[in-house]
Amino acid sequence: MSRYNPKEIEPKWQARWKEADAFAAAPAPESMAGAQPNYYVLEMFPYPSGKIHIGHVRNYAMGDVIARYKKACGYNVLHPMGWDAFGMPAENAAMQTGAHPGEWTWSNIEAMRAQLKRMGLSIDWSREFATCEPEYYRWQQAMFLKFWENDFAYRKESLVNWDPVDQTVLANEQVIDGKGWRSGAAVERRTLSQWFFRITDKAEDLLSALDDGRLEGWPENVKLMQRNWIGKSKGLAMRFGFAGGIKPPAGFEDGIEVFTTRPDTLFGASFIAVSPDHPLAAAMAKDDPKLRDFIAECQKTGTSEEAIEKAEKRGYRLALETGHPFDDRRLPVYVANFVLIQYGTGAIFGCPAGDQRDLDFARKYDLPVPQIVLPADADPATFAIEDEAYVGPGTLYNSGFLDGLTIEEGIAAAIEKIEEMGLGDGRTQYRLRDWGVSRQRFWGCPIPAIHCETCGVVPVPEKDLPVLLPETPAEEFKTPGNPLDRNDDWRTVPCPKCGRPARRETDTMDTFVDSSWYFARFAAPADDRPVDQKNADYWLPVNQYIGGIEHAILHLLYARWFTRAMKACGLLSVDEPFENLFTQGMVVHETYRQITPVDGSAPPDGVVVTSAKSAAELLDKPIGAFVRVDFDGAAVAAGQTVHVGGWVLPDQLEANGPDLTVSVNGSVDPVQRGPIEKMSKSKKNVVSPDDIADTYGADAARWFMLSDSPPERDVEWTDAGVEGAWRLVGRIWDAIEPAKNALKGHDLSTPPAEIDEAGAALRRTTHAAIAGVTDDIENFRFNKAIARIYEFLNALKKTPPMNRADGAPANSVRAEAFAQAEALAVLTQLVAPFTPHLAEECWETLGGEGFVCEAPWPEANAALLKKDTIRLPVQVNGKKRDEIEIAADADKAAVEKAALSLEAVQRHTDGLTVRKVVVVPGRIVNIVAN
RNA sequence: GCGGGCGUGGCGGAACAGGUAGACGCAACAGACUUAAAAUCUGUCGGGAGCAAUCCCGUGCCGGUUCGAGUCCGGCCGCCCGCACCA
Repeated sequence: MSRYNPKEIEPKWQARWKEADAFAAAPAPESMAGAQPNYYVLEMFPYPSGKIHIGHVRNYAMGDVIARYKKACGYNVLHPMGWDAFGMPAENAAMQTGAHPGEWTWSNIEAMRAQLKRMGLSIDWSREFATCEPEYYRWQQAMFLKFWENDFAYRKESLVNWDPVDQTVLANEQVIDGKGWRSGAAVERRTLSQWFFRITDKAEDLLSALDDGRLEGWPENVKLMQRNWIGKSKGLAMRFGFAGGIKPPAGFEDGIEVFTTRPDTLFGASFIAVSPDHPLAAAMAKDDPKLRDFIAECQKTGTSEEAIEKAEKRGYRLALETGHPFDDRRLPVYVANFVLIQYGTGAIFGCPAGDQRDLDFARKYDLPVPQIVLPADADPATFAIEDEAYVGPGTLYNSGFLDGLTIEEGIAAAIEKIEEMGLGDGRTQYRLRDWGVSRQRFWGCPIPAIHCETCGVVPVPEKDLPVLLPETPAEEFKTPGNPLDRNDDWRTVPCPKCGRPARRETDTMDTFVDSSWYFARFAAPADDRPVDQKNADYWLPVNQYIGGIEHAILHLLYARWFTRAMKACGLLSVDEPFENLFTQGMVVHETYRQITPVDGSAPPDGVVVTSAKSAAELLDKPIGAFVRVDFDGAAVAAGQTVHVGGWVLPDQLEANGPDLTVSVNGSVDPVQRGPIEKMSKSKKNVVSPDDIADTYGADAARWFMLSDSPPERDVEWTDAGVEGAWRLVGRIWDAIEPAKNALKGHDLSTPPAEIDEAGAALRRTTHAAIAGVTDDIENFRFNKAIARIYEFLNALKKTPPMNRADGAPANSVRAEAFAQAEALAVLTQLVAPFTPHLAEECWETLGGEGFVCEAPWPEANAALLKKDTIRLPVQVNGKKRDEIEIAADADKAAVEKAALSLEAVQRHTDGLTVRKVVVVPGRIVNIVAN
């Protein structure tokens, strides 16, 4: 017996697959009639951050299992790979290392491609591209122009989220707890002229597709997150006209428009409040310095959970009053810090009895609290709102024509009345806002627009595409901000309309735009347009999309909108890009930080945080810059001193008794263990697949990443686990190797008519394994599929013809040899999607035809799965006491008789009367006695 | 605060649709092989009582439904995720 050597065997098969072009997807056929069915498997393409870590391997191994399985099932499979190559890390690297973002990106791509290829993924590399290639982004620019033409893209002045560290605008989706999703810096508000995609136009369709069956193959939790994000609510938009003879500012003669989902509570209104960002507030502030101060103060307050919790409800009373649509009340008008400009109309009517915030506000400013909803059992004489608003169900009272109605009836009646009065309309409101795509960055897709003083904003003519990023020396990136802004040569162009000097748009597109259509380009590349329609129609939607849950909202929502926009432009025929979605868990690992300086010299002073810089930014400093670790230093206030050490790679660690240390430049420094987190380059808690592959091979790494844990769950990397996977590789090889050429002379599609009991038993085991593994792969239960393969392998050893003393298959008895050949072939095929190199080597050894990756997936023979006798557990009063072995088709009476005759049953019913015998066919027998 | 999910051995996790709890793997322990180690193979492996056959307890906690509950229902405790001043 020879030991299995992945270091030789894995590259050998990779070379043979390449030579045979085994994973090239066939293009769309002329006619679909009688054509081979097709299947598009896609894992979210990686950002080329530097190196692949084992977390990537898990992700791509999952897709590869599906791709290889579907190929074996006879599909024309498309399984491509590419690079989400624009983005800020490249610019940050340029800032730190002085390398050009492009150089940095391309060298990362080279490295990562080589690493991925080593994993033996069944990828059609001929379709590879990076989003930073002009061949890709020029078509993105072309689509941008189309979107602009069709009013899907537009420009507006808007209040934006400004990241002071990255010096760029962030989409709402990129602001987490009031901080930039990447930099972690507190986000500021600024007004800028920005490009937007009109995604709110499709809000209703994006929402209804979640529920009408178009996304049946998506996980419920993702759909729920998107539903909440789109945030549909129905209500009433109505105007409150001014009263009292005070002249409102110009443009507000018609009053203030508010939005409410509870028009039934109109009789409970006691004030009107507008957002500090509302135009009315701005207009009134012109002659009111105090109001200006108030507004400025409101805009400073963060939007984090903490800030909101602490923020007191505050208002500034304007010298304005409105009337009330249903009676002669006057309502004071406030600018209030809790009213959001982004939602509804940026103005509300306050109903303190029915809303906690309004109540807090009313109590503070001593405003009336008219009660309007009476709970079912409450007495109208004594029911009183004190410090808690009543938001539950009940009957309307003190509400004029609405008295006695339920809330639902009241809402309908109030809307009808307001519409009749011409004061407003029932309206559906969405939380979703248009997608701001402008980024003040260099390393992105240039927005094809030109600003002309005479003609305004003019599209770059299609013939002038692509708008290429200019050659930019690496030093340029050391200065914060966008080098495009400083590049007058590039910026200055003649206006396409009037020919006078004009300037280019220097914003580039959000990188989420790049990833919103790459799947279509993979499927249908073309030289003269974004996608080739015939191939796009053939391949799309992606049959199986796989990626992290962290993209549940942003990427997946944008891609869904982009697909609709492309369809509207006649580029695609589908609405939904991803038929089935699987969100896989992350690979997590403990983090480690060095405690003392690298050079071992006296610790320098700690670093003082002087501005809005976040701790996160500081933690990225190189090793040696700081002196001590503080894991609780996540939030650092200005002026405070932080002490942090550098992150340490797991493979740099040395065990020093119970402590961990790291040796750098001859000094041995202590290391502190940190929290278990998602593997990431920045925290250095990564395990390289190269090291694993060097020791155990890619197959063992793949196998381990898919075993044990359900794929949707996070897994913690352990070195011990991969050794178990390596043992499995060896065990399979040991089972196959002695059976050289066992397949020769057998046609597995025609089993022998006569087969002895041992052969039949083996075949049952084999076919049960086929059925189980197939079902598990179909349902993304890779951990269970792997457990079943282990069971199969364990069972093979115990099943008679396989465990002959001489260890060699007996070819003397034809039927027996057939059963063995079948078992070994099936074993090879079942492991093939997981450990493809091992499987090819086994297949060749067994004497199989061609590649195992091209052999048709085995089919379970249902007839073989039927058992003649079954074992039934027998319970007495719900406790298992024994088992019976009985004919599978035995009737209830026979089962009952056999059960009652058991010695254990008699012992446990001794002295009792049997009241009832429950026989569940094929399942269980329960004897009830007392 | 709102919405969703989860809680099973030392660990990762199985248990189809209410029917044998702990499959499979990891770790651990014992044994075989070896001069020895590694590798490999065999066995044990939830807790307790017993020489044993066997019995009792056990799926976060309390209660319920059922012949039968990890699974269903009610109430609690804990953890995780998403959203969040959304009118």
